[in-house]
Amino acid sequence: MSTKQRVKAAVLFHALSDRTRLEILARLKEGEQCVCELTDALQTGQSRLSFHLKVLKEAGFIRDRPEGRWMYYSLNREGVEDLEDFVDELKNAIAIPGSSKKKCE
Amino acid sequence: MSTKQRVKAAVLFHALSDRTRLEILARLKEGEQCVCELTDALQTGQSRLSFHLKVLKEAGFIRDRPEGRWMYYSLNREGVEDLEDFVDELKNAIAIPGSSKKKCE
DNA sequence: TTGATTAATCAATAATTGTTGATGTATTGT
DNA sequence: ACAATACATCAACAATTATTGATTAATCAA
Repeated sequence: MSTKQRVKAAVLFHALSDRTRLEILARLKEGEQCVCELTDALQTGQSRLSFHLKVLKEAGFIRDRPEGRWMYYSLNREGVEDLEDFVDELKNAIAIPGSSKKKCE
Repeated sequence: MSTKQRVKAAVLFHALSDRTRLEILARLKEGEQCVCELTDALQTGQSRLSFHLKVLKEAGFIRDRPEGRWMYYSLNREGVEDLEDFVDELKNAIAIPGSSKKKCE
């Protein structure tokens, strides 16, 4: 893995290194939501939420879709795939024997 | 996922959110190494390295083994497994269709 | 025992991140 | 046009993290 890739990975992980952002992602699992719904759910200030949404978006974990005066956010598969790649690499490096608990349905 | 679990996940991700720490992990994939070998390889100060090793250790990604005046570090499977769990969850949440590129050998 | 080596820890500082409240820009309903 | 709503952005500040150099403790070799 190159230095450049590592910097990219660090950005991904940084985006996930915060309680609030993880909660945002958890909410978005339920489906697309606008900022006001999230502010409501997380009981927090709007600018604070906006900040965290930006971090997640820049890392590629979420995407936004403007509609009227609302901005809808949803999970973005690409970010998660990138993350997965890195974790796979780490996992293989460590060669976990009993780790075939993957759902290979 | 509970708040407590999220805090734990945030710690894991934070440990991986740094270029230097990712490079340390990359080095350790080659196998156990003492601090002096890492300082040498990464061309950096000893106390700086010590700091990052501590972060990785506390997150559970690496373990240490003292031997004489050396301290050997190596990858620790548990940390990686915890990480994997979270990423799996996120992955499933997003329900990536073409993501059956898992090695189900 | 002395001196060298390895690595953790600490204190001071620097750098990065996160929070808050205010302001600005669209958009919508009246 | 006006007021209200949704949201981003900004500036000031607070909090957390990282870096550096110095100190300390332990181990080893002479």
